[in-house]
Amino acid sequence: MAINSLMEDFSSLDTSSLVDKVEAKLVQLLKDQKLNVGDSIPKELELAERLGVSRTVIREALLRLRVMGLIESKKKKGAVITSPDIFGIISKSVNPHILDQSTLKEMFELRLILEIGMADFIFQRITPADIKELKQIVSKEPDATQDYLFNIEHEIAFHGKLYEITGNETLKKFQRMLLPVFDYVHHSGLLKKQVSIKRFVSHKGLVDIIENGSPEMFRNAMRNHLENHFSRLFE
Amino acid sequence: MAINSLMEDFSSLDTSSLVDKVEAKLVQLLKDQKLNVGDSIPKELELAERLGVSRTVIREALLRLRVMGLIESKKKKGAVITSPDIFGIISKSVNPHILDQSTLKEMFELRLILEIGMADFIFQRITPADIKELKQIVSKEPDATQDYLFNIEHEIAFHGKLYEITGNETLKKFQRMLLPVFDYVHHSGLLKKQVSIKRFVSHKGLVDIIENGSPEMFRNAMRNHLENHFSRLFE
DNA sequence: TTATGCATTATGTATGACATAATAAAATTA
DNA sequence: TAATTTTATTATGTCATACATAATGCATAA
Repeated sequence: MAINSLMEDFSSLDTSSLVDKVEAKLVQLLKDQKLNVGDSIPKELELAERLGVSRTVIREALLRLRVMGLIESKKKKGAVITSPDIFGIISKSVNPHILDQSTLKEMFELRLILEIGMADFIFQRITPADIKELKQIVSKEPDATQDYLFNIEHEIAFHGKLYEITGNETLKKFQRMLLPVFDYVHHSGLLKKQVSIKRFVSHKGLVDIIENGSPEMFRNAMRNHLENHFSRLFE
Repeated sequence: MAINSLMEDFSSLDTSSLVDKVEAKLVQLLKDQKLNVGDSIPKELELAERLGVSRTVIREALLRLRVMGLIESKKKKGAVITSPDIFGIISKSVNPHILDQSTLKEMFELRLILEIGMADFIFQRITPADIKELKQIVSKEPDATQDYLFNIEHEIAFHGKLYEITGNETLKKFQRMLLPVFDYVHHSGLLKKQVSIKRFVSHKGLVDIIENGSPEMFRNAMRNHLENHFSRLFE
């Protein structure tokens, strides 16, 4: 069909800007494995000359790579390839006020998934010192858990410690990114109202299981512990 | 102590560039909730004038926000605030060849955590059509699972479908980001050699549980299913 | 040999100009 | 008058040039 093929031609129109092209070229250069971390890339003027564009365009493309954490540029040395701290970078752009509602809700869910799923790593890597610290956190807890006016700081301290125990820094960073989102969603009108404000398995109960139980038991206990959050998602 | 306070003064030296300051100022402007998605921010020249810097600096700061997905700029309309597609953005910068080894390993672990933790969402949101599709995927599977030369595409099809069932688009994007990393780590020398190449719970077994079992059963089954991966992490 | 200062160099910042595309306003036509 | 085309305006995109700044290496002096 003539019209159809015409439409396809339209859709394949190259609408990308000059900078887009240069950026793609540079990214591909990195992906082609010809360059490793620590290697430096040609200087701006050289790139501008070789690609036949202005230094402005090159600078903008390089800037994008820099924001993405792929390179780092020093005053004299030029730009060098770096290993990006992904979550550090996106943490900057995770702004509860700006993210749309469905994304916010999904990030709320993500936390529940992570805390249930990380059981095996906790059991594999926990140390006696960790257990001691957990017990200390729990002991300091205000026992007014019934009215759900539980201290947010204690929540963060306890659950944050669990992430720490997994020994997975990326996971920890992920949590740090999720924290403000979770708090925001929790207090916004995005979810159903809190119906049952009962706490099932307590923090202390979780610690007991960590000490004497199994990953399997922990998963179920954590699922139970988070019931109040789940109940706001499912009806 | 004089020296000490002097050193503190040194450490607090402001080493940030002009663009850094402008960027921070703009981000704060967004976070201050005075602006919502869809609102447009002042034009470049106006910002340059108001902040007393050149248009070059403003452009670079705005560009950073754009790369982070916080704004989008159109030809005439100026820049408007947008809700960032976080994982879409970082997917670009997730390059297994560039990420350092420990991060790669941690992202490998992240997948295991997610797939075990997402049980409740699968059970809550699965439809009969989903089950039918899962069965179809399983039926097409090459049953040469013993020698572990299982088809990568089938792995992706099956596990990808599970992510899809959760109905969490953010989670799905997260998986898409993790996929190449997981594959890379799996085939690189980063982990221990595969010792037992036995498959415990099969894909078919998982489907059975989804159909007739509980989230609790699924978590344990998935943990078992992923044993080959876990065994390469733990000794 | 060790500092110190100087020259060099590549990125950072500033300015001015023009291109381009999207919007609004004006003009033309039915 | 209403609909359509043309034109003008405007803000971002690209280019070119100049100078500032900071890091590096070399030369010089103590």
